[in-house]
Amino acid sequence: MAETATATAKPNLDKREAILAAALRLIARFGLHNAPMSAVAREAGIAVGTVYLYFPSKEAMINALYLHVLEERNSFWRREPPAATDSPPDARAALWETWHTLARWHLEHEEGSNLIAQCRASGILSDETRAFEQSMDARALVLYEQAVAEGHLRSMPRYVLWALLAGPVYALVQMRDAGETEITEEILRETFDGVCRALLP
Amino acid sequence: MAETATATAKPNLDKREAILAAALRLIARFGLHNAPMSAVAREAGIAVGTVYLYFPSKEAMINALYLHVLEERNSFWRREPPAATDSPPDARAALWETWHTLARWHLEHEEGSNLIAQCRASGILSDETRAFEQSMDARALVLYEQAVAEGHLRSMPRYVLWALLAGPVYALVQMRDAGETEITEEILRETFDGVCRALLP
DNA sequence: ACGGACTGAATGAATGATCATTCATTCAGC
DNA sequence: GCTGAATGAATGATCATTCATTCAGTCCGT
Repeated sequence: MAETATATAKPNLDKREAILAAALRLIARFGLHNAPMSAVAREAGIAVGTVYLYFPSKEAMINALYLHVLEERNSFWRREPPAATDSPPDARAALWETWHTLARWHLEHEEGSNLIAQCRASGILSDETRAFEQSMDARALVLYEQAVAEGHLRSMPRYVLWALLAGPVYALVQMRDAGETEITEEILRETFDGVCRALLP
Repeated sequence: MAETATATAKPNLDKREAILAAALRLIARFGLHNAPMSAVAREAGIAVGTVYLYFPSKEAMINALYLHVLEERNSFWRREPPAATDSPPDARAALWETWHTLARWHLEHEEGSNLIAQCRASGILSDETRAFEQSMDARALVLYEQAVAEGHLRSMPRYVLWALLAGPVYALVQMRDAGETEITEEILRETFDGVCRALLP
């Protein structure tokens, strides 16, 4: 028994993706509960048993899905060059890129955004998953320290920064998902205006 | 055995409260799923069948619990007199009362705060519940309009205001629940500083 | 080229648990 | 004895998970 339940490398990689995509769709539509493995398999076009060739359990699948979605968001988020272009180091424009990209992802990827919220609130995430997530955040932290050092951002504890930057995005998405309002570009701009006042020197 | 002299005619009101309290405890600890009705009944010290004398279904119970918790939060929140005390209408101090009270509730009522997040993300809330929640918010809206009229707050769409006011609180609570950090008074003060910049004229 | 083991991915009916919900029955107070 | 709250075993569904079996390739000896 030298094996491990962790990485499932050999079998078709596309199939793993298909399972995760199917699970994401169903969980976003019906909730973490009410998304039975049988339905996930059907949605992915495979048999139930096959899912268990790729993930040792439903819980493990969901944790993997959570990290997968987070990674997608972060790579989408950091595709934008923060201020690479050059001449005028316009702090507000750079912050707009950062913030608007984050907001756009959450608004455009309703399913992924909802999955993140569901996983975080439901206590299904393992310590391992949480630790991995923190290690992902660590990289973003560096950019933040740098921005502060260059005087582009007010100095504050990183948790405060994150709360002021991402908190309003989460709140907007939550209101939209509750059907309370549409999030127009106008609302985004006005919210960003507040975020700027909070974060810029 | 000796019960209260006042005979509560219909089903005991205290029992309803006991059921909601038990459900809150279990759902916060184990998640919306993994909180079976049998466990809720046991935690409340009654039989399973009895729960169904007070709620027609588990879903209805959870919706009722959600509104119950929201009402508790809102009444806690609006117990503080906004600026009644006296002379100088200090906008910042008034905002601090409002914001800090909201933040304190979410930090001190971990179970309730988590329940709100779980319910909102899981799609278990009925249209009726959502509508009722919106009608609760309508009352707070009046205070906001008033504050803007008196020049205590910058003018902005109400969704933007809420995102900038409550979003950072949700984010802080989320980070605390994930075990990433403790939320000290220092962090609260610094976050509030950002919120002020965002909201005050 | 050919056939006949061999391999391991894929299958899905079967299993064993766990739930939400019901209802025949009990029981306390009037 | 009557009323209706309270009970909790029983019911019927729904799941997550398993595993005996299928099947499409691959390899090798001839």
